Amino acid sequence: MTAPRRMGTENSKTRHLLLDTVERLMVEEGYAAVGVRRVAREAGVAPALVLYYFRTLDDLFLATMRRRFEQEIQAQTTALESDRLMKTLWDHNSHPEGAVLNLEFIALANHRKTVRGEVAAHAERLRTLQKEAVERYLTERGIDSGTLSPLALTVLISTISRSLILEDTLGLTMGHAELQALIERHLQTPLDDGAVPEEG
Amino acid sequence: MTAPRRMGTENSKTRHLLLDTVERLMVEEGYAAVGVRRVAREAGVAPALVLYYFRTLDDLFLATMRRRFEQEIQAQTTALESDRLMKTLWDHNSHPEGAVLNLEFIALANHRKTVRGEVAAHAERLRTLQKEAVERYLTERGIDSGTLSPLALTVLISTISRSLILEDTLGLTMGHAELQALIERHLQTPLDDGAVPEEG
DNA sequence: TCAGGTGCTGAACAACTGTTTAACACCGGG
DNA sequence: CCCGGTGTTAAACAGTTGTTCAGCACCTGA
Repeated sequence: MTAPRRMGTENSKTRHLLLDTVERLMVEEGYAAVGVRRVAREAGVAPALVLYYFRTLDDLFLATMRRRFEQEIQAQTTALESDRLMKTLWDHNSHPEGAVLNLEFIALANHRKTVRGEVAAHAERLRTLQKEAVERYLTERGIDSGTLSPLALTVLISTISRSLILEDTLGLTMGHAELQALIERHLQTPLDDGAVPEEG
Repeated sequence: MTAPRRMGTENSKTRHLLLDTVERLMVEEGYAAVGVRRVAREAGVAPALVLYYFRTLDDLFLATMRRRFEQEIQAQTTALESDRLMKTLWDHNSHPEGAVLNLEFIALANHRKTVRGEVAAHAERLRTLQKEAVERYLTERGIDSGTLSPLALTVLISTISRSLILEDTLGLTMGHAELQALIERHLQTPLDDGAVPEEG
């Protein structure tokens, strides 16, 4: 009987610090920058401590995703009650760090098989949640789901907002304003506040 | 005067084989799977030969992108003459390997600074090309660019088709058919042939 | 007081990485 | 015939990686 390896507790402060560090590293430098030693150094702890909280590097990635996904579902279930639902959906994908992190997870899924299913399952769960909100939204406004498919609208808004934000981070903004205007015109709803953040 | 390092010729068969190998590896296992030794093994040559054709690993990535981007521009300039332009644009992003490769390039750009500008510049070049084609297309059909912005339409089609294909590769297809139907209805143009490939 | 759990560490392991160097085999032209 | 160039290689270098292990320091409850 091999004695089971000793491990840190679920709600440790350090554990969360490590997950924060992984998220930051993935956003700033991509998933390839995440390694046991690098994460340890950035968090100011010894490398072995990382493996004390997460048995393997794969476990570290998985834990990062799971925490993130749970937070996302949590945030959505409350946000989707909004009476400006279209804007809420649009904004959800419009946080650069969030969009980049998502991209990294998908790229990760491409070569870590353990990650794949997790990403897909979460995406589907989120989409279902959003679809239901859109359904309620359209029904309240007396729009027949035969006229405008709630599901189609969900996919449209989420894919486009995510794509635009990703292009933004690359420095490519060509046509973004035009497309947003087109969508707003069709939905007859503004998608942002039109407020330009002041400098300084 | 340090004698300049010896290097392979531009049009070598082996050089192209190496680039093919990199593309395949990136699609199948992600950019993190690409390394000097791995590429060499897959191509059936010695590791040092890779560095004979590409001074560094970064050069290898850059060369892979550049060849790919050139091919893409080449293919688009002819394809965009099509009289079923919307379908052409839609199809362009609908090749799974192409979409995945593109994703990997963007993820790469996130942590290899040498790659960043190259990706952005290419994306903008491609978008300009497509926009001009859409402009011609709409003009021919007597649609005023004030009524429907060619640029907006370009961004709409390319971002959505790319997103959908990426989700497909994850196994997430929820809402795809509905969204495609919605777009086809608004454009009054079918976006695929409706042909279901036969089994066996 | 001491037993046991929890947080944390340094050192070591074997395997792997990008890169350089020297040298091999082969070719066509002078 | 041999000279220079081209394709290709094995071996080595120095550094990195994921992972394990034994053991330290501290706290809490008995």
